[in-house]
Amino acid sequence: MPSRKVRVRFAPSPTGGLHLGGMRTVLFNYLFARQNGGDFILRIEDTDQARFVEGAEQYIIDCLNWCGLNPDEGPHVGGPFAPYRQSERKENYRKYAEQLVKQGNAYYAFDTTEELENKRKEIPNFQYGHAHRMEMRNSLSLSDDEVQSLLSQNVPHVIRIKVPEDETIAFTDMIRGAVSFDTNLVDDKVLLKADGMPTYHLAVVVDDYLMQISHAFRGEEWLPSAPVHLLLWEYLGWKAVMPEWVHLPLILKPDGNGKLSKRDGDRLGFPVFAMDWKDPKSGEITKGFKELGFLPEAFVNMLALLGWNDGTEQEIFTIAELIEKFSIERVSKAGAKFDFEKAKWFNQEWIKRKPVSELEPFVADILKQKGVEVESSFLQKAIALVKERLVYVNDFWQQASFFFVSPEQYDLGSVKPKWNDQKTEFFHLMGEVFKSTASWEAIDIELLFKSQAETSGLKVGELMLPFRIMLVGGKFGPHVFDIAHLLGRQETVSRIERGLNAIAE
RNA sequence: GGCCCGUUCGUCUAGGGGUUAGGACAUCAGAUUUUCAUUCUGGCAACAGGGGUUCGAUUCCCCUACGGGCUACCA
Repeated sequence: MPSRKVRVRFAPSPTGGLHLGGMRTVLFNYLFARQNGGDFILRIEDTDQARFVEGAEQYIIDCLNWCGLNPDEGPHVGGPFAPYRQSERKENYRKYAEQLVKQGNAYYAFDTTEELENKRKEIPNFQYGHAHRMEMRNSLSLSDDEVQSLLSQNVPHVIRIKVPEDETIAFTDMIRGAVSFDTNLVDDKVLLKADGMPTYHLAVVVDDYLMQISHAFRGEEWLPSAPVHLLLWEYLGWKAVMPEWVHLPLILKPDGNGKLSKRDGDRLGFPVFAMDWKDPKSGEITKGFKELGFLPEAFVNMLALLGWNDGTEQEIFTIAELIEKFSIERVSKAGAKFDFEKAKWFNQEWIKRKPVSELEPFVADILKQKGVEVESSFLQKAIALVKERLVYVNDFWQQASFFFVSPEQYDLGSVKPKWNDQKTEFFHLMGEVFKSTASWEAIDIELLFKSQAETSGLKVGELMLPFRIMLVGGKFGPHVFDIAHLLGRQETVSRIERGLNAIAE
């Protein structure tokens, strides 16, 4: 049990679609916060003006909302630590950066981009650090007068951290355990950019402090810059309230190697983003799990099991169970290759388990798009009949459209070769019988069908498929008699007639 | 290249000094379903390699290999 109030944050930069890795970070943050009665904060890290993308922030909020992982504080809901956009907190950062300069833990650097580039070309493995910083143009190498004059002339400059020599920075990561770095190999990262904006390094530390973050969850790709952050927490005098570090394993490409990216999804044919993302510049739409037909419960469940398990053989978890059972200690250290087949399985399982009434809104949405109006009771019966065969909610139309619209095309190829007049006569007769029969229960329809086949001297087996094709159009769908039952007497008879005509042509 | 992190079936993983190394997805075979899907049964399939430590290592330690991440005035 954490000893202080749990406050966690998800801190994305609004640069585009929200991918699986990001969503999983959201989930773990959320689960941990809920489990410990803590707060979950959304903080937008929009310090890079060049990469800012219009609409990306709202999109992130929408994705969180779709999954039911809503933050307690954030730019859209406010909170006691507002503002929650770093671009709106710009003034904070300069203050702390200047403080570090005064303390001697940071310095002004006036090197231009070209100068840095040249230096990097000149010296292999160049690092702006203890070994080379005196060769550069900064407040360490220049005289005070020079620095003052450059500053007063408003010469563009950055503030860099002064990483100490010959120290070992060690800390404990809740997933990885003891991690340590030699400061001689850490470079003097830029803290405040020439445009006055902080870099990620300064901004996370300052805001995590100001927002009283207790546990910092982030991807493993941040591990190498952790020593810079540790140093900052120390120099700013906040070490006592530094959050616990939780570096999450990466989600990898299913084939080959490397971090999963949007490109992999495009290439391999599966979504990587939670929801459809439309690039405002190119207008290009990248498919999301939601629009493909994933249930949010399934998506969340799948995400949770990507790098975590509860140690039992249970794989299907509700959000409530996840909140109860999640533990950082059980998150695995190694990166996980994303397996879309398994993701589909989760969705299928959730569709099967979800009661018809809860599935109805999703399906009603699909019907609305198709311009079909039906009564709820009818729709529910249709859902009950096909839900076991859906992988995506969106499969519903393909699997059940015949309940609402009579087939336009018939799979005649599987009927015609074995067709004969006897069968035509049988179905004519069958239609008559159906018109006058008392009961329209599936079981009675079946009994009727079979006895009629017998009196006509035909094998039931040879009539089932034609009957199905007349009702459905093809070789798919639930049991024929269940279909006939739901379709109703009249519709069944008229479909037989229509089917007969199609076969006759 | 340097630094950091990692390594159990094809994939996600459980396990942990002595186990027939378990499950799930995928795959294969069979049963059921007079369509398909579902369901059921069964099969295939893993401790990266080498040194230690130990009576005994997949498990602990070291090395190597391999994989990944980082190495920007991007996050």
